[in-house]
Amino acid sequence: MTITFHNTLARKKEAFTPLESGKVRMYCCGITVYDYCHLGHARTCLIWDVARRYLQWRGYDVTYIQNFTDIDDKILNRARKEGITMEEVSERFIAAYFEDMKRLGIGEADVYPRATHTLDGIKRLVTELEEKGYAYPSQGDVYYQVRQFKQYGQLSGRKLEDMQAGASGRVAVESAEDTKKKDPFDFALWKASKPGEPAWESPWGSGRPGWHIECSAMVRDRLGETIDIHVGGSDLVFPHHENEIAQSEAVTGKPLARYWMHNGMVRVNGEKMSKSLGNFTTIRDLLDGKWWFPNQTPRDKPIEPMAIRLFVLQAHYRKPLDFTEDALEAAANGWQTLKEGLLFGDKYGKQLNWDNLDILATGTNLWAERFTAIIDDDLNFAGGLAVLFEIAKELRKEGNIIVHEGKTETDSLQLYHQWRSLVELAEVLGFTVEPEAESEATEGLSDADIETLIQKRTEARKAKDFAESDRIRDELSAQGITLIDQPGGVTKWHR
RNA sequence: GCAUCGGUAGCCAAGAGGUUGAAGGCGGGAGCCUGCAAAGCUCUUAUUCGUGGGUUCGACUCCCACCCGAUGCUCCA
Repeated sequence: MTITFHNTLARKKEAFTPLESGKVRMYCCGITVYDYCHLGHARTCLIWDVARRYLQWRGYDVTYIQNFTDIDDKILNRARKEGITMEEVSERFIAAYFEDMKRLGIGEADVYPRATHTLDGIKRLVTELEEKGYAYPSQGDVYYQVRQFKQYGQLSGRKLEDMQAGASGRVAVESAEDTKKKDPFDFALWKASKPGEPAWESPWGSGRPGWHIECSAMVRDRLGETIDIHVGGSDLVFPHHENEIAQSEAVTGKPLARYWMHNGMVRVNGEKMSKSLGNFTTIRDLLDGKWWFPNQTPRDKPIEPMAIRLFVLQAHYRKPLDFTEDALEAAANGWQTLKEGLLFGDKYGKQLNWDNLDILATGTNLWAERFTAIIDDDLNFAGGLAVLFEIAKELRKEGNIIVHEGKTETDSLQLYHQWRSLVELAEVLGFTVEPEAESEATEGLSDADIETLIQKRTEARKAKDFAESDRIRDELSAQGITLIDQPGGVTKWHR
């Protein structure tokens, strides 16, 4: 079976073959650390982490790298405002990043390079670009000469002439930077530092790297000249990734990445969720229940991490995803279904005598086969989830039958394999559940207390004293106990 | 304006030239059970895939035009 990916570069799906058999080198453009992460960042991190998990599950040895941009005007602005250093700002938000991602159950990358740790590689790259005639210094800055790189625009599908025509209306105001450029399309590889700004020594004077160059340098340092998969948000296609290609390929003469993949944006009220629009909801606010929509009163509704995962994974990664309360609620409810399926073994395994089962290695797993075939096709996680739901729903039903009837007719071994399949496949997508979470300690009423109350209620019902019987039912229900009145006056219960 | 990606049931959302029953989730409805509920269980919820043309024996799926939306062309996941 072949895995296919939609390659932004080719603008179509292509069969995936890694450069080196069995190994995948993958780079994800990370975040600029000047604020807390929002749902949009979560989507990107989640999707590509799951992509990596999936490739691992499919047998690949994956090296996954994600960077932190820790040199940037926005970080600098924040540092100035707070009267601290740029480093202090970035350290704080890197720490916050790890906290948030951990809470969401997103796995860690193998390495998290930072711009500040990559200066040698950056300077080397700029020097080489200069030597090869792709870069020129100008008043302490160094610029990339876009017109030198004839393939410029290949990733984003644009031509310089078109851009010029389109931009002519709005680029009326020339910034100071523009006067240093030979051509408006040129972009900075290195910027001279202004007084009081963090700066690094370089052959071009003291300064700091431009934004795009760090990724080129990190990829080269950590993964080599050509990697398998380069991913990021679709808003990075141009100019960021286009410029990365121009920088790296001008030097190496080799493709920077064989597959470029981009995830769609999260939207709010039809607009992209973004820092600059101010319509973002941070991950921690969502998890802590302190979130709201623009012009609305704040919610006090913590969202479970796994519900966020479901919300994200139910949409195809390339499509935009609307952030609405309804969608979030649907995901939260959907997660309950999945969760009940995942807990099936913990709740009923004993009763089904699984400990004494003669468990043989299963041959073909039809669910896993379907799951794989679906996701192999350009990471169709939503399609894969449908398989999970089918299994989870059946298990939930079996669980309910056991609770209501005390037993099930379904074969115990079959249920075991079904449950194992669900757990395994769910794990590939990062869905996990803690069994402890469900076993609410026997605080409050003891089983005996409950039985006594139910007995009282049964008597009241016999006497047609429904006011009293309903009162007892309400009392128990307030304790989280559900009564099941069955034919023949039998009442079962469960917490 | 140019480029790119979309428009599938009440909502979210897969899929894809041939019968495919157009997945799945959420929500809703009906029945069974119950004193009534709840919890369950069963059944049900798009003759149709933005609009209009075309290609084809056949299109939701391919092509063209149009309408609508998003993103990028400035920092952005």
